Amino acid sequence: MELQEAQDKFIQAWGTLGSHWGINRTMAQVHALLLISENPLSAEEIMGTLKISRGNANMNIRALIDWGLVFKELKPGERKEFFVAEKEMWEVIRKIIIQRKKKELEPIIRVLNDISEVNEDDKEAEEFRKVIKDIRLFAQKADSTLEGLVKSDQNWFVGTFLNMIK
Amino acid sequence: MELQEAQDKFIQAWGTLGSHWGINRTMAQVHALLLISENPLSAEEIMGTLKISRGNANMNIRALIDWGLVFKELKPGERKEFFVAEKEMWEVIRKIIIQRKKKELEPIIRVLNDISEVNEDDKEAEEFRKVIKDIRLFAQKADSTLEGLVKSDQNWFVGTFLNMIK
DNA sequence: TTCAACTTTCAAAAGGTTTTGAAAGTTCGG
DNA sequence: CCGAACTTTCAAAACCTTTTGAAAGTTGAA
Repeated sequence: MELQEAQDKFIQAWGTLGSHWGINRTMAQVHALLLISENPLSAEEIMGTLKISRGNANMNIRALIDWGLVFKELKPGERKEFFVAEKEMWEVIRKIIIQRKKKELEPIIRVLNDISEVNEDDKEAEEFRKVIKDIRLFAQKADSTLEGLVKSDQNWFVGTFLNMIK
Repeated sequence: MELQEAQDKFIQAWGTLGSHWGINRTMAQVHALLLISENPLSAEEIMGTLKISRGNANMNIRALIDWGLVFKELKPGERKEFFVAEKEMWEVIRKIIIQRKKKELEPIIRVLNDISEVNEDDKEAEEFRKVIKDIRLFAQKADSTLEGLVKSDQNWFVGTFLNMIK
């Protein structure tokens, strides 16, 4: 396969994956492009390669910087800003886990805690408490596991995963 | 807190969570409603409670059945169909993992395998192969781990998670 | 201070997804 | 068979998210 074709395929696939992961299509494509380019790219170059508007490029680059997946890089003597991606996959995964945990898991845990306070005592309320308690257990387990993952290093992670798959 | 209020909050929260998880808002709300109701509900009752149209209810109930998260239940002497949710949380999680793995992880692994075939040998191609190889490693590890999870039972899962969080 | 180079903003347009509801389809008891 | 009770379908409408691009804002060298 040609390098060019492979690169395009990767950018498309990463975009599709991203959109299933709370990262919008373009944001993921910008990330993919930076991941596979050996040099830092300017906004102009990103716009050109992905055929997106200036505003769109700017917005998504900013978002990637917020997530900690992309860094600004200034070249001496150049006015323009250049961008590089975090290339350590384990770091990429950690950064994504951090964001998703904050945006998804933490809010639902807050709601589950709130609504555990139902104190009627008929059969229906009983059933409700039972379901909520069960969900809460899983949510909290997931929360501590992810918290642990985020704080751990890659070797620990790979090790644990290898154990898990025997 | 009142049972009614708590139930509404749960349905809303589950809907929001679902939409981050490849399950559309209404589909997740139908699932939430069935999760917390002690009796099987008819399409009519679901439409009424969630204030959604007949078509919408039908579509999302079908989708939940496809995912294995909801079952049809026929009451003797009744023409209508009734629905119950899978209430075992561990099963719910397994079913979701199965669907998402199929729709997200497997396609990207296919692409990664394809594009590993780049055989140019300049610096740029080298960088490309390096990034792809690294991502592929993680993707495959995630795939086997999830495969293991799906095949395992709840105790194994809870045990492993407890180990992971020390 | 000025100006050109660059970045950011944001309202409007485009594009995508979900919902509606009426019509068509199915099923079963009589 | 028939008709009532129910389910499914699908085109159009509503809604939501993303993208555009022009204008406003910022920055730094001279």
